[in-house]
Amino acid sequence: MQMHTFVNKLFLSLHTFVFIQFMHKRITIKDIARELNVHHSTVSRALRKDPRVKEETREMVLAYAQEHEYQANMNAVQLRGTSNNAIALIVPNINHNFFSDIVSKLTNLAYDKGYVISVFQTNEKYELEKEIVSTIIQHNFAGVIVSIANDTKNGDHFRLLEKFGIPLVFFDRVCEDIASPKVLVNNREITFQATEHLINKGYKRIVHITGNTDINVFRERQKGYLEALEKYLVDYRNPMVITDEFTTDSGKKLLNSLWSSDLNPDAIISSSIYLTMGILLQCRELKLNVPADLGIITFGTLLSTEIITPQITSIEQPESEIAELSFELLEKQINHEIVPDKIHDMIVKAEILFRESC
Amino acid sequence: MQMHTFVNKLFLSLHTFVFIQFMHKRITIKDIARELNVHHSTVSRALRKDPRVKEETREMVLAYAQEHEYQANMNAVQLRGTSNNAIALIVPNINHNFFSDIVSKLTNLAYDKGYVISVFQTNEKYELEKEIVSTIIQHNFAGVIVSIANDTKNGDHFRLLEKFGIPLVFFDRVCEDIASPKVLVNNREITFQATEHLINKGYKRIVHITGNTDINVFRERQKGYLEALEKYLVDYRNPMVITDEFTTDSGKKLLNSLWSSDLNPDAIISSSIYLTMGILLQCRELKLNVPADLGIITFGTLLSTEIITPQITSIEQPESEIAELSFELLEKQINHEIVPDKIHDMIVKAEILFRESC
DNA sequence: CTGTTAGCGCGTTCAA
DNA sequence: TTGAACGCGCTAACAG
Repeated sequence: MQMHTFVNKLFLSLHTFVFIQFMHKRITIKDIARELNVHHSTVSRALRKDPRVKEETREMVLAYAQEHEYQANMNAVQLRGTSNNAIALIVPNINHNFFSDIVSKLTNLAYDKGYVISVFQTNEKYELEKEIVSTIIQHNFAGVIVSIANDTKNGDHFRLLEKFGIPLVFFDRVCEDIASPKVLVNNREITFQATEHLINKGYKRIVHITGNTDINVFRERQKGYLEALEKYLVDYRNPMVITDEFTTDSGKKLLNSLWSSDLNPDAIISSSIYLTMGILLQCRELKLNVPADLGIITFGTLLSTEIITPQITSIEQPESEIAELSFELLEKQINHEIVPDKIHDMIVKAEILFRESC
Repeated sequence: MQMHTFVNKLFLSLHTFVFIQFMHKRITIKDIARELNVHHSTVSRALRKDPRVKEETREMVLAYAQEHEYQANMNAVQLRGTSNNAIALIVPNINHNFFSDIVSKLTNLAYDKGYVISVFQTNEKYELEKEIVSTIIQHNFAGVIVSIANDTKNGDHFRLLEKFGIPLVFFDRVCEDIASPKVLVNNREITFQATEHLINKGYKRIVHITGNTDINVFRERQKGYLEALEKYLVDYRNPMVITDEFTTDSGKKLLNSLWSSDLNPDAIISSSIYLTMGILLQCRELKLNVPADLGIITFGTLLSTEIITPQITSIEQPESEIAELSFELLEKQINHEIVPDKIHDMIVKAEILFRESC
């Protein structure tokens, strides 16, 4: 009996192209069973090391499977409902340092535990985020870890996940009205401290540049900033909200418009390292001295934060810890060790690395 | 008739914990069919807009599906053999700039064409890469785009993909003995030019620091470096191979050992921006002046390359173009528009951005 | 220890 | 235009 059967697929296009493609038929447990004169359920058991199969048989099956490079069809396995080892990770941007670090760490963590991670990028678009969630449901992912898009005000699509019994964990940017575990950064507190630090350093006109305050992250930072100003009775308040993308270019423009306005700031707290880099570049252009003319503290970090002159005082977020907690909270839901709405938020601590920029 | 049936799942552990979980049963085409008094095959046709279904029926089905948030089960769809819209992307590191850029771009490209990208990270480990390929086969991915691990000498696992009829495209770091389309950077040529540039600038003792020369990328760079030295009859040759990870730390150590040796280099071409950043930091430590004491050209880029003083002359690789070509070559294979072994390699051009470091 | 049977959800025959 | 029946590959319940 011939084992390796070839399938010829003939493709005829209208342009009289002819492609002929040879492809091995995928070997299945039935093929193995037929060849070995056992029943395919025996093969299934043998492959899964079910103890109720004779060692001799099992070895025969395993040997055959290995020799013929059998690979299980997970679509069939999962259709049976047994399990799904795929986890979805949704982030606004893969190539932003904060997120790529988390993606990298989560990918490793998950793989070590036998899960596979699919990464989805929303590009900060609500509509895309919705589509992605739909895709995730259709593919029966075992769970979802998400940091929401800037654009996202309505979290109904995440409720859909709940309806389909797919566990969910939020990190960093969250939907507050969804009862799922959340891993949060102490944004309010750390921004308070950063502002306080600037005040203590003698800065009088501190601008806080952050994102859309519909998002918890930016709203909390804004709060911390304002609370510090209040505590120290500083009248100058300038909580700026940037709706542009956080890029070097918008940082440049920002400093320009800030400098040509009558706001006359002497310090900036920036929510994005990319903005900050633009601001710095433009400072050079305008011959502004940092920290003398302008003090700077930035959220986020790049290699550059400590390589450039002056080194930038930065607020570092614990990406590893965020990844670990998020994964742990998800895995526990998958294993039914915790129930989503019984979990209180986990708060991780950011840290200010004091350097030369203020 | 009751539509939303609840399923109680009772989990009893040996430790006398009791978890009770309520979950909606997933709605299927059969559920819809039963509710609407039609056959499930009619529902199937209606949902896929098969013209052979009465408009009235179709609208009824679609309305019901939408109202009850029906989501197809892709495991079943794919088990039928219809198709799979998931593409796997394998990279050594997600959080290295070059790769995260490509991941980001590919994710967008693919999504626009109706594909979903799963990203896998090998951490430069051959064994992990093999496992990942196996996972990919088991999940019936529609195609794979890969840049191989430093560790990978043997490409048999990629041959396995071919056996299972899964299209494959290599980019940047490739397996040369596998007959799949490849998107390559003109590494030899550009390193030749970089070396030439240093020579013309008067540097006499140029060190080339690169990775494992089993990998095409680093071997080609090495060649370009040596060819330039040969052309200009330079006797000083120091093609260094770094087997450590490309990190800032190993860059620091590298410069230290280089400086305390009797090699006495006056210029460096570095294959990694992370190494380069370490080298620069250590230059400051040792009070070395760049470019006077040491000229530097680096592969790769970060925001910092143009923000630090001196700005670094860097070799920029066209990530967007690489992503676009790779995706195009994969999609054409998926659609049987091209046959893998008929495709000649695509070479994209890197570019030297001349700045202040040499 | 092994075989038989049924069914996961879907799409595609073939009939009506 | 719709229904009935089948099977994709696999696992589990039941039987022997």
